[in-house]
Amino acid sequence: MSDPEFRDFYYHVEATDMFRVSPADQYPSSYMSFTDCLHGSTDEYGSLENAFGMSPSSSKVFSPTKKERVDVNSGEVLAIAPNSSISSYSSEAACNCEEDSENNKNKQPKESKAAKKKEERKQKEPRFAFVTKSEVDHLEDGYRWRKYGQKAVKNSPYPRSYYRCTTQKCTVKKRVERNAAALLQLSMFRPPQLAGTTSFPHELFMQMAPHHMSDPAGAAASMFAENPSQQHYYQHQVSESDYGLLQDMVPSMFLKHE
DNA sequence: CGACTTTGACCCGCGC
DNA sequence: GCGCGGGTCAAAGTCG
Repeated sequence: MSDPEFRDFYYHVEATDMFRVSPADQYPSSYMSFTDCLHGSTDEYGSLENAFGMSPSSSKVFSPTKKERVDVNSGEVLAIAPNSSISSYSSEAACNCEEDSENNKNKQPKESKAAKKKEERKQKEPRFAFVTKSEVDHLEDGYRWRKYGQKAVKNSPYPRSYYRCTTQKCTVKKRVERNAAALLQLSMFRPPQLAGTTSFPHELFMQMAPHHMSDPAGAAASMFAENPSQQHYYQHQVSESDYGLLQDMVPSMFLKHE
């Protein structure tokens, strides 16, 4: 199980304003990469794509939560529970809302603080999650991250780390956890032609299913496209018990092994 | 000394 | 109502 060659991480990035897509810059070439998403309207950060490209190998999947599923073929999010995180909200709310609310936290009386927090939870930030394989714990992605928490994860020997971007005006957060189960599955099932070549989720999807080229982005893009001023949450976590879901998401050819 | 990590405590939502 | 788990806070420690 413990193959030192690979470590699986969930890079679960929660973006706020960085994910906003204005009508003008909607998926110019039919899809939007993670980098595009993250870098959104700003140029001041380094290239995530380059940074990730440096990792020896990686493969990721787009992913919904337990309550959500992404149809790989259509790119649609399925089975969204009511009040799930796939929700939309105004761009005003999205813009640095987290930072503002955090700044306010300490200044506000307890009652309204609690109320505010409750309100915040209703309006979830858009999220983006993917699985990557990397030999390094800390992928250099052009951002400066500050770790603000670590929790033991149920059914996993590895803790989950919580990071927030320390760049000014950057409210992005990310969760990183290593997944032993997915590690085995993905390293077993990864087709040879993908080994060491995939560096980004959309690339993975393109390689896995060329005829669905627009879908990876599509998955995110179509959601954005519905209403460019709104943000959507797009997340999935693969766990041992979620392997069935992994099968749903990953083309069968990808899962065949021996 | 500032930036960052570590880690226990706390809060909250959710399922039973 | 209670317990559990996830997410965050914040004080203390570490590092350059």
